[in-house]
Amino acid sequence: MAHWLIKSEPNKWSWDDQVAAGKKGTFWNGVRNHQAKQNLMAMKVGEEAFFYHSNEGKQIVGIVEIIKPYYPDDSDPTGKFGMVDVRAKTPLKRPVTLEAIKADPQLKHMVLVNNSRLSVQPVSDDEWQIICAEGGV
DNA sequence: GCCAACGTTGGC
DNA sequence: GCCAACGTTGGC
Repeated sequence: MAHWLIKSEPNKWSWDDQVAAGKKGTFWNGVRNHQAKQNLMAMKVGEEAFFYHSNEGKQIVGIVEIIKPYYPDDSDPTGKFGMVDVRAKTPLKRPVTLEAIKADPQLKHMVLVNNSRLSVQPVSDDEWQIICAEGGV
């Protein structure tokens, strides 16, 4: 099963907002990048993604679950991009910071480090395990 | 179809 | 708030 990482600016949409959305979850829209779109399209229901706070915090704070596969994003005037639905699953006991990720030689190949602007990223199984352990999940 | 100009993202 | 990196746009 594939793993992912999705980014959000906490002043726009934070982990707390995601938790507040509850079990029903909410749509994850606003993607306007083809590489991110490809990743969204590859997501399957039941797969998990890290929830990363960019700008403020710069850390992975929780895990969300994909609850609805890729479908069109009505807010996109071009009709080219879509979204998935996600719901908060588990908070990390200890958030894993970008600093910690960069400091770990096992994680230096993460997309987060090398292509920091991509907002929806794949995470390898190894990376997933390491970060879960770090985060106390 | 190339490439310069521009806008956006996100770490610092 | 600055600026580097990257994606997108539009003139040619």
